[in-house]
Amino acid sequence: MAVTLKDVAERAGVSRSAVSRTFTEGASVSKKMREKVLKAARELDYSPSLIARSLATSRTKLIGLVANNYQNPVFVEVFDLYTRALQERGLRPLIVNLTDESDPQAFVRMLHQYNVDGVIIASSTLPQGYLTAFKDARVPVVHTFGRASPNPDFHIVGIDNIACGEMVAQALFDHGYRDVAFLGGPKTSTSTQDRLAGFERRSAKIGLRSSVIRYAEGYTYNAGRRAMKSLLDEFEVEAVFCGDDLICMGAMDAARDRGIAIPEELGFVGFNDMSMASWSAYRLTTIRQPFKDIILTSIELIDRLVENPAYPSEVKLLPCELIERNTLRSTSV
Amino acid sequence: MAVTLKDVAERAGVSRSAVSRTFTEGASVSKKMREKVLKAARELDYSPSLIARSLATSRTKLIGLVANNYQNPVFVEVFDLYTRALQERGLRPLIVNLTDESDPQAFVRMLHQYNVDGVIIASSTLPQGYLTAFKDARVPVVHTFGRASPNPDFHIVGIDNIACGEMVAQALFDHGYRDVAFLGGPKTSTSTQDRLAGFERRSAKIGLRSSVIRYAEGYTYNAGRRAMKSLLDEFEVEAVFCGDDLICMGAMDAARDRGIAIPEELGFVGFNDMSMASWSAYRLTTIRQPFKDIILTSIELIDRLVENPAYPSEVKLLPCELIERNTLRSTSV
DNA sequence: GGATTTTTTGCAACCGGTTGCAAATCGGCT
DNA sequence: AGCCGATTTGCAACCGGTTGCAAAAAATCC
Repeated sequence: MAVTLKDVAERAGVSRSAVSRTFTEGASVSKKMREKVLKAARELDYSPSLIARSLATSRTKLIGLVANNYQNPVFVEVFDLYTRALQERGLRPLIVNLTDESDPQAFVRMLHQYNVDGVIIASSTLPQGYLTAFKDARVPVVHTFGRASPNPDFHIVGIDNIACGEMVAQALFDHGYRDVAFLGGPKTSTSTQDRLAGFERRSAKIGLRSSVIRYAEGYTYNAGRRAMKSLLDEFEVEAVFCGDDLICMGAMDAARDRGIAIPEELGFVGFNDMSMASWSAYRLTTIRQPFKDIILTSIELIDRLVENPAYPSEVKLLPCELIERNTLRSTSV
Repeated sequence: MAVTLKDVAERAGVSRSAVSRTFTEGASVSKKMREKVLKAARELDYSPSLIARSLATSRTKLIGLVANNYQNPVFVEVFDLYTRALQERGLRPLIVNLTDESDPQAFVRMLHQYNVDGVIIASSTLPQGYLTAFKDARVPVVHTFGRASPNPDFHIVGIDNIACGEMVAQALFDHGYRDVAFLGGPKTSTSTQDRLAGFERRSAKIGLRSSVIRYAEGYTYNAGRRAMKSLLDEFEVEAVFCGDDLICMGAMDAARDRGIAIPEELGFVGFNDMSMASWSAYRLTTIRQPFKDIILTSIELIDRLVENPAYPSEVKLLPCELIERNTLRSTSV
């Protein structure tokens, strides 16, 4: 059925190795031989089987891409970047969609069975089990959007959530706010914890009251909306720092539904700068994550790691940026 | 390094075939043998290499998933469904992210090289070149969200866009509108063409004026916004049928920015019922596509097609539903 | 208990490539 | 022309599984 190495070799009247060599990078073939082979290959419309090659070389060019945040539209942007960047490098993503019920071991085994060259984890809310499972399987792993730790077991690429929290506290203060709330994602999410930590630390330092703290049950619009409703029932604040744009939009709509004017009566700061943040229904002031840089860096890292599995663990934190739009009142105190 | 069939065979003191058989569905192994093998396998933490198996069986359990609409947040929902449904069946998606510049042939070759069992195309705006390229490569293909044709060359799973267009025309008429506009996606998109065709046909029949027609340059918020602005500059209508929710939201915001009240002064109908459509900033009346059914059907179809490549081409169109929210004035004429 | 049928097992070839090694070829030099 | 070292080429083993076939073992029957 399919045309193989052997067919080309026969047609060109050369050995199988000769054909193999013309199709593998940096092998020793004379110019004449290469041309003879390529001609035969062209005539037969041959292209080498990556499966067979993988078996022989134990390299697959497959990269496992593990994620569990398919609910958040920002993920579509992230996903787009990953898949494009990988395929530009000749790598293929093998997707794992983690659901709450799925068993870590099973997925690790599966990726192992496909003999992926490496794994990129794209999630800040990943059960620890996964990470250690990969470690046990000796698969190179890069954890993107993960929490930084001084002595990491894995390569981590992400942002400094603590610094971001501080940046927001400072910005709110600079805009004249003195009494603000934090509305995070799930309490168990490390990124939420870190953002809050930074937020509180800077607040304490500069004299910003930030004792009202709420957690949404998920990084979703509805969770944000619900959490904001209950926050409004109990407290009165001047501004809210939300741990995610989606949560923030839900919160803004909850406030507007009560007739609260934004930013005149209540200010908001989001997180991520997803494309919707610039929509004129929201015009959200928010923290922009350098998604593109994070993703490119992680792919570079996994590439290097595949070459040299012993490469020592690195933590790369990339800088974020405050994008000012219309959800904070203007700077005059 | 990795533990192989042979290791297990030696440890269990049996032949390699015996080990292979205990790990392949429906092979002939006695209970005693199976247990002996499984015990050895467990002790060595063995799991069969899918790469090697693929080489031997020429089945990979890989399904190419080809898409080019990574800009639209609705795609994240679609993607979630695809990846989950595939992995529940023991299949793995191999993602192809088509950009405008990418060469059809190259991707077809690539999927061929990975020896994918089948390909699912998830796009309504795909250059014809891709489809024929796959056909030439004799890879089973299911085209989802594609245009129905009486004598299709491929399996198609999607919706009846013409019927949807008719449904919207009727709904607008029933709500008392008499003078409406169509604001579609790109003019080259077959789904846009079909929706318009149905819309115009029914309009003509029931006496709904629908001669104002505009196309957004893409299925994006900004494209919708721009198109709506220019529409408002030139025409006055009572309601707008948008070819996509995202376009619709852009259009609504363009209208609101001019102080137009929705639905009192201007009605809107969207398409897709993406999760944002229910946000209280929009509360969009829209057509819901049965994404889940479409996707499950397409996977079933590709499964069957892999078993039997000669399976005759089918077109499956699934019914849509009008979801009424708050962007049309109430029914009283 | 022996003949016959059915099930289980092992052998060996194969899937489509890669690669270490030794033989063959080439080019340059005296 | 003859010799030497560098390149190029082919042989054959290997990557880790599957599977048709025939022999061996077990189950069935009389």
